[in-house]
Amino acid sequence: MKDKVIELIEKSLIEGGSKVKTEEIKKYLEIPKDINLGDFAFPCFFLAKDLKQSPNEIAIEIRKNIGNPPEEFEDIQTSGPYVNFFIDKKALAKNLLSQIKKEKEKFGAILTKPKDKKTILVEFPSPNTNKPLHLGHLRNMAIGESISRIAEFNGLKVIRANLNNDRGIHICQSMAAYEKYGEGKTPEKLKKKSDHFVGDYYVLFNEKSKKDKDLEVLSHRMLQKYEEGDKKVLSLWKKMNKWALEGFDETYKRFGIKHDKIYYESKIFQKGKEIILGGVKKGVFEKKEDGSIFIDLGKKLGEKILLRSDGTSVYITQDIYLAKLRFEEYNLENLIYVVGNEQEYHFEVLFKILEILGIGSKSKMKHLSYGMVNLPEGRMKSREGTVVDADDLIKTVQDIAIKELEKRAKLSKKELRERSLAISLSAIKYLLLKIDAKKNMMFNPKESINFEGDTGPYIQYSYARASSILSKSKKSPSFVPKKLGEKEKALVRKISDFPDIVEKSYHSLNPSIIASYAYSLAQLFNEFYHESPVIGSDSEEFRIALVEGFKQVLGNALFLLGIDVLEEM
RNA sequence: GCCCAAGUAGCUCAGCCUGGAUAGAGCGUCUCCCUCCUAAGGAGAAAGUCGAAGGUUCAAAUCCUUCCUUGGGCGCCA
Repeated sequence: MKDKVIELIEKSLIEGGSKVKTEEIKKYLEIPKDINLGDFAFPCFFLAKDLKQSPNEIAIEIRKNIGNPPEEFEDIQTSGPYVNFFIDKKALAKNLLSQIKKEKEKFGAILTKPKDKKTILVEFPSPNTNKPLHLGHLRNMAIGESISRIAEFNGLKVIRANLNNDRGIHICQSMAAYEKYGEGKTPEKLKKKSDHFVGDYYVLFNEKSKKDKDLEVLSHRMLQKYEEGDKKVLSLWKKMNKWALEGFDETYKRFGIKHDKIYYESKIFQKGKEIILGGVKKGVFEKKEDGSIFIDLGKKLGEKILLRSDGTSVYITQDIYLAKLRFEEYNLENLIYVVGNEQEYHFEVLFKILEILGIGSKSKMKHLSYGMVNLPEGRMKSREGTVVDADDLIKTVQDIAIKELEKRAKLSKKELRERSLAISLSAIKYLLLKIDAKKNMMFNPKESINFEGDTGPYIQYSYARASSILSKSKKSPSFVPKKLGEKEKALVRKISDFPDIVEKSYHSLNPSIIASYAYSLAQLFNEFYHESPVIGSDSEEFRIALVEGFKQVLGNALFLLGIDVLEEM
């Protein structure tokens, strides 16, 4: 359609005696914010100098040269320095709705042949096993899952991977506190979710170690003993990790996350030495007098140590190893790390080193850097226990959803539980995804949890309304409208935007584009059904088809966000 | 000190990549609308020197420079 508009403009300009390149017309042609100004608009300012006419005159001239609008157009008008093109929405509706009916849950996807299927790996949320998941992890998971779905939707094979950071001094801190103050308690005895149980000792460590210096010493001794393979320490480590991981699994499941591949830092943290030593032989890394190995990455990135003077690995060493392993194991097209923006420097260095080593080119790797979630009091701090816990948050929001549901209808316990969970997760996921991932965000517990307006439940509600309308109509759908109201036209236009939105979010790995689209689509639908009753109207057949099309597309959008739809609310 | 990001309505955020028509939402505040397909809805009002100053341009929230403010990062930690 856009091409058609460009063609019309080009032709009319040639008639008017001006030669403007197609690309230039394409560059200036825009989609007006206000639908009343058409579906495409062409501003004429840039032609004024060349043609020695005012933009307004040029617009009128172009309009005149086009003559009668071709059949795809309802109208072509000038408005000051703009030429506005109005697409015939009846024809658009007919084509669009039959296409959606045909493609269903595939509508909006970029078509790829199965043989061109490429594999990417998305790593998230890679938690530390010394404390339960918090709101930051939920943001990570919502983003990781959504971009995985967007990639799959567009024909890629996605490996969802997780790397458990299950060793190190922070783990030993929880262990030390448990050893000293745990008195043999267990999650079962306390009836506490097991990762929360572990996290309590991490907080306890930080409280007690302010006065109890022995605790600090104990944690360091434990780390040493762990690395020496001390049986007693290893068994405590195993026990506490199991608690942490079991707790995480429960949260993943509740949140709707499932991994295809799980890595453990404890199994790889000493790997990668050979790669580094190979790099020394190749001459890309250097050795210092004390025996440590490093690389000088220039003024901006500086020097980076890759092996300690005692020959042991540092964090980045294992990351190099793991990246190599993954590229080999899966023949990856892309490797995407969903990790907070505080690690931007780390990944810049990592990717540079991987490229130098020939393991993967920078263009294949991506640090999907997302911003921190802040509270009104400031940053969340696990060690001080001032975090919004993932499980607690879901529970709190679910309780609110239960209250709302009880106001509306009598439901079975099972139905109540399932619906309230779906609603609470949509509220949380949408809240986390609608904000541009790269930006830090504010979470205000008192205000952020809301089911009205620009929220997940609002969008779910529109979907449920569509279902309800469809279930009540006895007519069969027709793609051909007799006539279209303003709201119907706007809705058709919006639905037709979906493939572009998908493409945009796919190329930029940005779910927030889909989130805001889903919201504005739902908004238009609500306006539409308030203005135009479906059942019993003259246009019932067409409106049923429109509602069906809307429902499909909104459902597709919500799927890409990892949000479940509800037929009833 | 150096590097990166952000600063848009009381609050939370879109818009910035690719400069264009009166800067958009939601929450909150104030009005209306349930004999009408679910009011988790709809209609409307008030509310903005787009951090500041320069520059580029016919045109700047958008591009460039400087400055200010706020986060984050600069470990032989992970």
